[in-house]
Amino acid sequence: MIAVMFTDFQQSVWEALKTIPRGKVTTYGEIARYLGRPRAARAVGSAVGKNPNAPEVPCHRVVPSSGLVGNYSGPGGRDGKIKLLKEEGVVFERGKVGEFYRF
DNA sequence: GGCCTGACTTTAG
DNA sequence: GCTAAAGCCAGGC
Repeated sequence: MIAVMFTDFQQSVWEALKTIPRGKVTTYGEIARYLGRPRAARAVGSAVGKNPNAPEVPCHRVVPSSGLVGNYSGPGGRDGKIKLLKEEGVVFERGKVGEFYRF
């Protein structure tokens, strides 16, 4: 008896986010590629956006390939997200991520 | 089963 | 460096 509240894909995305070390950031494309769907960046974004495990899943460590923060809809918005990342040790260059983490 | 939306990516101008 | 358009995947209705 299994009430699938969340799909396997979503759980996989969250698991991938949890593998990101503190002070590092990755892109949706990287996560999608890690899951075996290098073109599922949008699906990854949607899954992360649902993020029911906010404190458990470091969604703030995920950024688009542009290096920008992206459409973060959480508390504090993009500014709060950037500030939080900087607090974790992430280097920002002119409002952009200096380096990405690769699986 | 089909259509629309979305925290994206990539290529071209 | 910026803007515009097309592509791809999963979820929701």
